[in-house]
Amino acid sequence: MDNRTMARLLEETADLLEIDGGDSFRVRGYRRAAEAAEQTTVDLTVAAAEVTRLLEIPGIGKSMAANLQAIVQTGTLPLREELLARYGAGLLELLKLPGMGPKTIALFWDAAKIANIDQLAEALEAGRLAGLPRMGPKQLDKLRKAVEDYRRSAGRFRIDAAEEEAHRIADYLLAFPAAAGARIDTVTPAGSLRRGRETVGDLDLLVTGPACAAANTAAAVEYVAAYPGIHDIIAKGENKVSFHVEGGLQVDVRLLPTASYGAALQYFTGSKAHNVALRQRALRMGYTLNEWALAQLEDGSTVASATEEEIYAALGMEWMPPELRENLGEIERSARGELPQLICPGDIRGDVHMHTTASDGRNSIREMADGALACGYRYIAITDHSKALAMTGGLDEKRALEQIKRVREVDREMEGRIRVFTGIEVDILGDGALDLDNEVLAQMDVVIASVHSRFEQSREEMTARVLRAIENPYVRILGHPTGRLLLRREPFAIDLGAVLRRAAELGLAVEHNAAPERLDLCDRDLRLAKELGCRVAMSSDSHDARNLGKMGYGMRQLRRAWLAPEDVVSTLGPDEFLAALRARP
DNA sequence: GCCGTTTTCGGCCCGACTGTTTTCAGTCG
Repeated sequence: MDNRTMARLLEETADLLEIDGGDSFRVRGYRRAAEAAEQTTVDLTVAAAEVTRLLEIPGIGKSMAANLQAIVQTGTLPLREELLARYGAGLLELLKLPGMGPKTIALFWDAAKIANIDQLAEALEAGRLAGLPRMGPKQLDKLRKAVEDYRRSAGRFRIDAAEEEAHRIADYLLAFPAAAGARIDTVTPAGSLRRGRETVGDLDLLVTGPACAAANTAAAVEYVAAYPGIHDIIAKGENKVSFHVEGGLQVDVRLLPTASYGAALQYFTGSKAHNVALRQRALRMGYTLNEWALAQLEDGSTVASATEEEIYAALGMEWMPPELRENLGEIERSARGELPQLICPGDIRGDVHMHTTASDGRNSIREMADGALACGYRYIAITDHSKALAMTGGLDEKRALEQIKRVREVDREMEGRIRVFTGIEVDILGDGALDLDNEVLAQMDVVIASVHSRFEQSREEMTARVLRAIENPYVRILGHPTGRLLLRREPFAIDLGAVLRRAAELGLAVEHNAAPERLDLCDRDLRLAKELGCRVAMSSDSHDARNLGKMGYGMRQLRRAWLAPEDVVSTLGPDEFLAALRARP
């Protein structure tokens, strides 16, 4: 069983326990453990054989270690089974409805034995919930709408979609008619978008300027609420407007006085776990931290509030990039002045995964080379698909050899302004063989091997398949190693640890595919690659010259994994890049 | 449930907004 599944079981147990009225700190214990299971690079199924290895993970104590062992052995844990037997699984889905929390679910269960969304919808329809405590007409309307919305759309959105929406809203807000000097000066995305997470659940936008001064926000609030892209308004207060845009994304716009901008930016950037740990630290130092300021616990006087730097400094820490703020050790490192040196966008020198009209790309080799030159890269590799991917017009041996010639011609045409390497994204067939003959692969500078088929294989089959593929001496990069498509296709089952270990031994790089629909390897798996000594090649997988240079979202994932320039071969110059990958026979 | 820069027992983050309330509970982030 993979760590994610185990995390889900613990999270579900926490939810059920909370509905059951369990001790809130015990609930928190389960949630913390779920988070730990999700984030750790330790394979919990393996570690479960040895309880001390589990106990080394922060958030896992004796009880949770036993729970994890039970999950490995039985596929579940006793407390979860007990609670499910009492309430059924439908309660967990009820929790996803906005406005439905554990207390309301317990209320409906006690009063009307409501155990799932269908029963809730039916009870609302029949008017059976009117008269219960706190259930006035507005509340019931809200729940009816929540059921409707839930049935219509689903929770998370890709980072690129969220960022585009953020830009649209920011453009609108910055055009606020500045009557009487009441301008809006800045609009800053916070939350998981600022931390660079691969998907976001909702969008936090922080707004400052004279129009946001305290007790003077009415006009700006109305202006926000009039944004043309709004589907429905969830809440509207003095300094906050929450709404859904068409398409379902929830947006929270907060109007902030300049004096507390830093505190708000810190607070709303999160993550929740980072903030909880930071506030605990503040308390130990005699401070209290909220979205308005870091203040003295004694008399409430402000210690720092205007910038994030001041707040972190007052807490005895260095300011840290938002990508690090997940409570994965960054707080302690920062307090010691030992934050890692993170890779930056300007460090990337080349892009070695892209497609042309020879297979499923939109542009010619020359157009890709010109595009990459405009991005400031010093080298690229042209890596079209191989013949097994027939729908893309993948290259067979004959066409692959012709393509090599054309690439070399373009390389000469570029006269050293940019190097254009030959290459291929060769399919890993079902049994781990490669889709092109070794004689052809031997002539390529950059051979990327990727899985594009038979995703449903068992973990054992898939692991053996990929291990066999990377034993081929011409393979230099393992492409999008888990095959996932964000929000569309789960990663395939594979023992990634075994693959990364072998790749490190062989001197292969693993790809971080920076296309926003993939971002594969994910941040946690990139951390694992670093731990196992396996280097990473970041590439755009461009199928269109306009996508060259769009590696920003991928860069965020590398930074979230604490990668430094030396962990990423794409930071090397062209000759060093080839030399860094395993030598061909 | 977990955990230790006072602690192996006794703590455990904080405020805005909403709806239904005469002062607050629940949800959310």
